Amino acid sequence: MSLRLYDTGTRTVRTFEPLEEGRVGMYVCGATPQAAPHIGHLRSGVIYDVLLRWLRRSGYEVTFVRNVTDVDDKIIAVSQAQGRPWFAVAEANQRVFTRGYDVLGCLPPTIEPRATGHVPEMIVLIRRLIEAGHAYAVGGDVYFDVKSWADRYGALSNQRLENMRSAGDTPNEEYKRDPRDFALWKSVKPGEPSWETPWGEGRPGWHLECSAMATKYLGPTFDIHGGGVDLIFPHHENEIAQSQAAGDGFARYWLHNGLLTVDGEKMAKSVGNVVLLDDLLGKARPAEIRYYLASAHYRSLMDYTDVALAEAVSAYQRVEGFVTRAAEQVGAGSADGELPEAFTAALDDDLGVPQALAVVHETVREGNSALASGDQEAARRHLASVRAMMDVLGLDPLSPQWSRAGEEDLLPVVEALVAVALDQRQAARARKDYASADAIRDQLARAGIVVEDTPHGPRWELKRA
RNA sequence: GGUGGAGUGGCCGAGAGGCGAGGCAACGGCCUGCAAAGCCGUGUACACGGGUUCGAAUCCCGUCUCCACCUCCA
Repeated sequence: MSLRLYDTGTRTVRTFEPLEEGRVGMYVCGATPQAAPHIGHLRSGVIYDVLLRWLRRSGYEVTFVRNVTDVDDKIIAVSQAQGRPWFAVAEANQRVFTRGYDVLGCLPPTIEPRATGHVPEMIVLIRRLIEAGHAYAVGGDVYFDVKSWADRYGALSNQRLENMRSAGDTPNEEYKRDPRDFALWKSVKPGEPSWETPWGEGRPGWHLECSAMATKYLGPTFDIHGGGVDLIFPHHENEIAQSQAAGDGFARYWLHNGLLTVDGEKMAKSVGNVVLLDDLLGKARPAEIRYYLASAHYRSLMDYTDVALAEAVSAYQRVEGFVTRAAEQVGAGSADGELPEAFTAALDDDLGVPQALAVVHETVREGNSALASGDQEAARRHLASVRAMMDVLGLDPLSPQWSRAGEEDLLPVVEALVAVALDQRQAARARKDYASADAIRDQLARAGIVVEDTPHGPRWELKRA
């Protein structure tokens, strides 16, 4: 069995065969840091992080490139509205994006290139396109000549040129040969950042940046290009046009993740329904949020509700509960053990995380049964299996990522105090003074310490209020 | 108008011609001093109307509803 992925380019599930054996080049459209990320951006981050982890676990050496579009119309608009330099807006928001990815346990990209650092590469690409007869400079702008690429333009999005309207993102509509031509380079405007080029001062068009950066780090032809479904047209279509018209092979597999809606509507500032990571952090811990965002299939549309998040929290805690209790009894073991075949098959089938989680839960049930019957060997085996599976998903409860940072120093103190209280309670229970025993338990519960009696004696856990 | 996707049990959410994914919630049972946790059990769900088939949630035709893209968007 090997990995199969749904490729938007062919609209089929294809067996994944990298260009170079054992290596994968993957490019994902990252942030345009005009504002803080919403949970849709973060779902995307988690999705490609799971893919990255699965590729690596499958033995590939992955070069993962996620770009930052650090100059564009909106960033400039925010900058002007707030009276801050454009680069300050981009930098500040970029930090928030990074923090969000980090909080949710997304591994860092191999490189996170910024558009503004790749103007020379863009100039080269523009020159190649002009020389090939697929682009033209006019009035300080440079446009892609869509008609010169008419046969192939629209292949990704399955659109025909005659059904397309005028391209937006156009500085000077009147200069264009065709209304559907899109800007590769935009001439400078007063008060806007600009760079010197053979065609005049200006700044890059959005689509051009990704073509330039992807091929710089991954080569003219590379394996995987990902992004949200909303990027298929025009962004990805234009990336293909630019790169292939210039003679590059470009991406071999196109992956698109479904969007995350809120109350059935796409998240957008204009709709006023943007949900931020901080909104969720009040309702769930980071690992639980990650579980929620990862739990639906990556191509599915997902509708956020507080109830759905709460259900994911319970589901994650079921797994976490088993792992914690099992580790107490048989030792933590490691997270790099063998994966059940059904789990591997699920992920190989176009990253079937929902079915993979079903395998996790089935193993948890078996593990719980083993704990209940005192079968330590089986418990150890199931624990290793669950941890390995959860680790692939970036969700291993015993990973240092999810430990309660900052609480470690106090833990010994708390342990000593709780031990005193539990000794009292056990003594009360021994003399059948259940009123006193329950009073102690209630008092601990109010402090966030939940006590459970097990065949091995009482155990306790800190639960957030 | 063009393109793509979706409607699954109280809820989330997979699957995609026969064998009821999984989770959450609910109810019953076991366990427990009581709880909690856990385990066992309980649900004949696939928008609607036709059709194909021995058999359809899954294929075909039609209808309705919703969403996305075609303007910036993960």
